[in-house]
Amino acid sequence: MTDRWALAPAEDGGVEIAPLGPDGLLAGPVRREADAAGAVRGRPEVARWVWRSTAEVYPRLLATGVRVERCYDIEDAETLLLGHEGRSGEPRSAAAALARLRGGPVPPDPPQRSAEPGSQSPLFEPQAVHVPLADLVEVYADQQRRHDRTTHPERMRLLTAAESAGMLVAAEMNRSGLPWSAEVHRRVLHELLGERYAGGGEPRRLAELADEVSAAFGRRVRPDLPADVIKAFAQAGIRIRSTRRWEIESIDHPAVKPLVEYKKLYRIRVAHGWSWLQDWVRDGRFRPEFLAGGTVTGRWVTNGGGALQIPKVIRRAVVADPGWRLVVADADQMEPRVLAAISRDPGLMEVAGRETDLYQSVSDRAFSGDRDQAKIAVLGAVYGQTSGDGLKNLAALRRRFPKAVAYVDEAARAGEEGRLVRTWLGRTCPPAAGATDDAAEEAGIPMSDGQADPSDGSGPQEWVPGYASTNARARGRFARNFVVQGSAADWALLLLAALRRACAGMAAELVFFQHDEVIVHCPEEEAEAVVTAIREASDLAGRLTFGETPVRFPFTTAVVECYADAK
DNA sequence: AGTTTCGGCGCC
DNA sequence: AAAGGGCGCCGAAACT
Repeated sequence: MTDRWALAPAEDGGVEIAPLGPDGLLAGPVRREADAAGAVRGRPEVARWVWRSTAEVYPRLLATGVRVERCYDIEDAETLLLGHEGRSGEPRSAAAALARLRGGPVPPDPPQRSAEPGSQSPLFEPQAVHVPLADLVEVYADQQRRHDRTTHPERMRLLTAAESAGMLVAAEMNRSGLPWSAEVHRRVLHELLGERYAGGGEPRRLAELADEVSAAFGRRVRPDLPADVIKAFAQAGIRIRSTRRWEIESIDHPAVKPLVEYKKLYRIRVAHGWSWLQDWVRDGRFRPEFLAGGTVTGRWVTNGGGALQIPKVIRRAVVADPGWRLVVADADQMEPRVLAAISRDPGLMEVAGRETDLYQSVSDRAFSGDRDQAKIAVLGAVYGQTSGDGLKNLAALRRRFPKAVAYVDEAARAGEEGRLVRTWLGRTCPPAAGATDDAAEEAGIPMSDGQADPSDGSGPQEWVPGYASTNARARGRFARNFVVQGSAADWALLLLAALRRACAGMAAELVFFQHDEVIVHCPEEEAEAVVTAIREASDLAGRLTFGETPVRFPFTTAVVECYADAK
C-alpha cells in the first residue's frame, strides 16, 4: 500500500514526488511534475506527504488553495530524534542528517531568519540546502528506524506525527490570520491613552501622568526611565532595587499611583499601540507568524506582533466577521491535570477525573477548602518554588498526592544531575537547559558543577559561594517544569490535530492558539458544531496522548463576536 | 552609527 | 503577598 508519498521541490521550480513503502524507502520511481500544488491535488488518495520542511512547502500549497490531511516534517522529526538521543546540539537540517548517515562532513545549520512586519510569506526559507528526493527518502527511512530505538517508540511516532500536524495548523493560521478590527483598536487606544499630539510626542493621558509623577517628586522625572525613577525615589529618601511594579507598589509616596498607571499605559502604547497596528494589521487580519514547537518544551512561539501576549484590554479589537463567530476555548487547569496523567497519582487522577474546578477539589482534600492555597501549592510544585508559603503548602500537597510530587521532584533531581528529562511522548530536555551559562547552553554542553566557572569574564559579577550549584538548581527547576509544561504541549498538539480534522468539512478555521487556548472563526450556524468538536477533540487527545486514564480535560468555551467577551 | 543587552511587563 | 517555569517585544542603555 502506497499511502505515503515523499515530495521535494526541485531546483528548477518543479517538484519531485515518489511513493514510499512500509520501510519508508522508495516503493516506485521518482516522478517530476511542474508544480507541487498540481502533484498534491492530483493524488487525493495519499494519506501522508513526507517532506523536508512544512514551512518550505505548505505555504505555497495553501496559496493555491491546496490543503493536505497529514504530513511528516523530516527536519522537525530530526530535531526531536536528536534531542531524544541526547544530541540536541548537532545540526538538524536534512542535509546534515544525510551527511551523518553517509559519514561525510556535517554542514552547520543555516542561520535563523527573523520576521519582518507585514511580510507576505514569512515562512519562506530560501537559504536551505537542497536535498534531492532520493536522498531525502534515505533520511526518512533511517528516522523510522531511529523511532524504534527510542524509549517508547509508539509515543515517539505519535510525537513526530503530532508536531507535523501542528506545523500544518501553524501554516494555516499564518495564512488565515486573526480577525482584527483596526477601528475598534484605535478606539480602545484613544480611550486609554487619549489623543495624540501632532508633534509626535506622548499621547495626552501619558503626558498628564508624567506631569503628575514629576509634580509628586518636585522635579522633572521621566517615568519610562528606570534609572531616573530610582534616583528620584532615592532623593526622596526611599531606596528601591528596581522599578518593578510590585516593588513600587509597596512604597508610600504620592508618585506611586500615577507612576504605576503610567507604566501600565506606556506598556500598551509601546507593545500594542498605533505603530503596532500599522505594522501587523492589514485587511482586517492580524498576521503573526506561528512557529509550532518553537521552544524546548514544545510550546509554540510567535514571531512578530507578540501574538501570545495580547493584553486583555486589546482583545476588544478581535472581532468576528459579519455573520461569523469566534469560538473561544480555554482548557481548565491544564497543568495539574497533565501532572495527574503523567504521574499516575491515584488521588490526583481521581480529582482530575472530574470536570469541576480542580483547585477547589485539591483544596477540599489537602487545604481545608482554601482554593488559593491549593493553587499556589500546585503551581509551586510545577514551577519549583523555593520560598514563601509555597514550601509549606508543598508539604501538604505531598502528603495527599505523593506520587505526583515525587514525579516532579525526580525530574528536578535528574535536571540537577544533568540527566535527560522527557515529556510523556518523548520530547527531551537538553541537559544544560535552565543553566545561566549561555555559552555552554548554546553549545549543548552539559555543565556539571565542577565545570561551571564563576569567573568566566561575562561581567563584573562578584564571586558567590555556591554559584556553581545555582546553575544546577536552575536546571532542576527547568526540568521540573519541563515535564509538565512539555507534556501539556504534547497533549495540546494532539488536540489541535483532532480539532483541525473535525473542522475540515466546515467553513470553520482555527485562527489562534495559545498554549491551552484555541480560537475558531466560523459562521454562526457552525458554532455549536465547533463547540462539540472541541469537546470530542479534547477527549481524543487525552486518550491518544496519555492512554486510558480517568483524567479529563474539560474546556470552557464561549461563542462570541468579540474575544474580550469570552472571559 | 550600528548592534547587542537590559529592564520591565504582557500572556500562558 | 510574593516567586517558582516558559516566551516576545520595545526603548534605553551599553557596547563596539
